[in-house]
Amino acid sequence: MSSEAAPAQNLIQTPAAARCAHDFQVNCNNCRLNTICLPLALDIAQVEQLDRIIQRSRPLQKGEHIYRQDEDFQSVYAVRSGSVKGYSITDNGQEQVTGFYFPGEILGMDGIAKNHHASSARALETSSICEIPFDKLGELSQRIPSLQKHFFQLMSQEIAEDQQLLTLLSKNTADQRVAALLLSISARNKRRKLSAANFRLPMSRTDIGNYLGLTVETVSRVFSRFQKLGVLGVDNKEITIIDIESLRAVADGSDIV
Amino acid sequence: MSSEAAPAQNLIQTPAAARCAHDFQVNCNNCRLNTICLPLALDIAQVEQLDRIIQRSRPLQKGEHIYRQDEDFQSVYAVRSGSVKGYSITDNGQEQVTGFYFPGEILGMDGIAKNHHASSARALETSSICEIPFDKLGELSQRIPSLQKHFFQLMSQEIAEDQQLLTLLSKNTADQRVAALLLSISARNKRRKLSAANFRLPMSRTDIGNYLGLTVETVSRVFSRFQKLGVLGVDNKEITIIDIESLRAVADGSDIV
DNA sequence: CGCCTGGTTGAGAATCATCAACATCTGTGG
DNA sequence: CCACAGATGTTGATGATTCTCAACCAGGCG
Repeated sequence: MSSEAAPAQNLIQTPAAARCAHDFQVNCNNCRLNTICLPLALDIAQVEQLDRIIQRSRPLQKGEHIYRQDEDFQSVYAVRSGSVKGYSITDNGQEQVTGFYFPGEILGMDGIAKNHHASSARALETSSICEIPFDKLGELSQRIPSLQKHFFQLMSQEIAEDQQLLTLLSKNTADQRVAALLLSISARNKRRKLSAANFRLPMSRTDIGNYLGLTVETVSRVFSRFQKLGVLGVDNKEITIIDIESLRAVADGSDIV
Repeated sequence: MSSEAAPAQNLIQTPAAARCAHDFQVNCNNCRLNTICLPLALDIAQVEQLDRIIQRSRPLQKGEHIYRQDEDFQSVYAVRSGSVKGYSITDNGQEQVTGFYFPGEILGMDGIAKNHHASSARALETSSICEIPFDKLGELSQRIPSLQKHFFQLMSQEIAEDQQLLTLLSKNTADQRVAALLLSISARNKRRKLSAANFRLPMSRTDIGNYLGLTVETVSRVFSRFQKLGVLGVDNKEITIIDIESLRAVADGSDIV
């Protein structure tokens, strides 16, 4: 483990607004994600309590693991900056990407059941991660009903989202799958007050294909086709959604274009 | 011979062993599923408390709904006898089967997040269902830490299983998907001390295909092929796993047969 | 008895995977 | 700062698995 080669030097106290996104000294009350992340349902005093159990470490470099499949489960994690890929390795050694996580989103909840992680997670780019020890979160939930409820809701949401994804993989064409992923990322950007039309994909085409159950080549072709149709601007990982209505039409299958 | 599919006439009080599987007067402490269902982590006094919040109604007939998509979310449900299909209807009106539920299994957890059900659930055959009001379960979990933990685990398990299913749909051939489903049902039967080799599928071929992202025709062909290869005995819905090792080999992709 | 739903089987078509060649980007070291 | 190598992405040609369309069969119920 090499020490900080990362741009996280300014550890001095500064106003929240001026902080670097990767600053790991931030706390929940001044984190700009606290309206979409775990603190969502809590009052200031409660956030204070939550804050005390959260562990923040130096930012992770691209490719570094947050946790690995089969490791003992200790904590769930919140993304504060950057992005994360969740994936698992099947019995016969193939990788399956199970999700992408952006700031304000929680990962690692699939490890609770068996007390060891059912999947691995690694940073797609330089990322700051909040570690939330699960036994402490459980204790805190005993005392703060709204926290328990909110965490139930977060897990439920993951279930509902996975089931939507099932539908996507089970019923939809390559075009629909790619369109749906782009719309999902766009919506999540919007939630974080970022551009819904213009963003950089942190993951590779391979990861996208893996996640969507397609080959790299197919993903690449879909991007090219969407660009040719004037629906998308594609410059490598830089994406512009030019015609979001058409993209929605494609995703819905009202595929007239 | 599945005793669970039998009609539910004798509602009189009888020793637990002699009870009809659909008897809805049973309580958690004498339910023979209490080692795999929600009470799993509780002592007798705690089960007593859990039991008091659970609502049992008359058995449902085949086709009756337990809850419907978009309805207000009030409760999660445990299957006590019979079997249940979970499904959702997409924007463009297609049905997607999201899961099958057998005795001892919990459904409805996808409704917690948004406070209304993200999917529908209906009985595949005559079934008894325990209704567990979620607000009361939440309160109880505040007082019984092991219940909170167990419920977190149940939700986590659902997440992990959905992610496995993602892999199945994303990477596997028709043969592998069907094999995996049969092995899953076999294992769940075994957990309930029923035959792992011999069982009746409660769902239609259409439902199987829908769940696995295949057409009815493909499912039918796979069943026929497996039968021809001597891996399976298929008599309509009555299934015999003749060569479970080969079936595992198929499911794993070490597909030499 | 015959209808209707559910299941099976067959032939042809389509989408996406595979294989292969080439292009572009990244980052590392000279 | 440039050059180069490996990784990543694009495009094309071919082929396989699965879908689609269609006919037929079986069983349950009025």
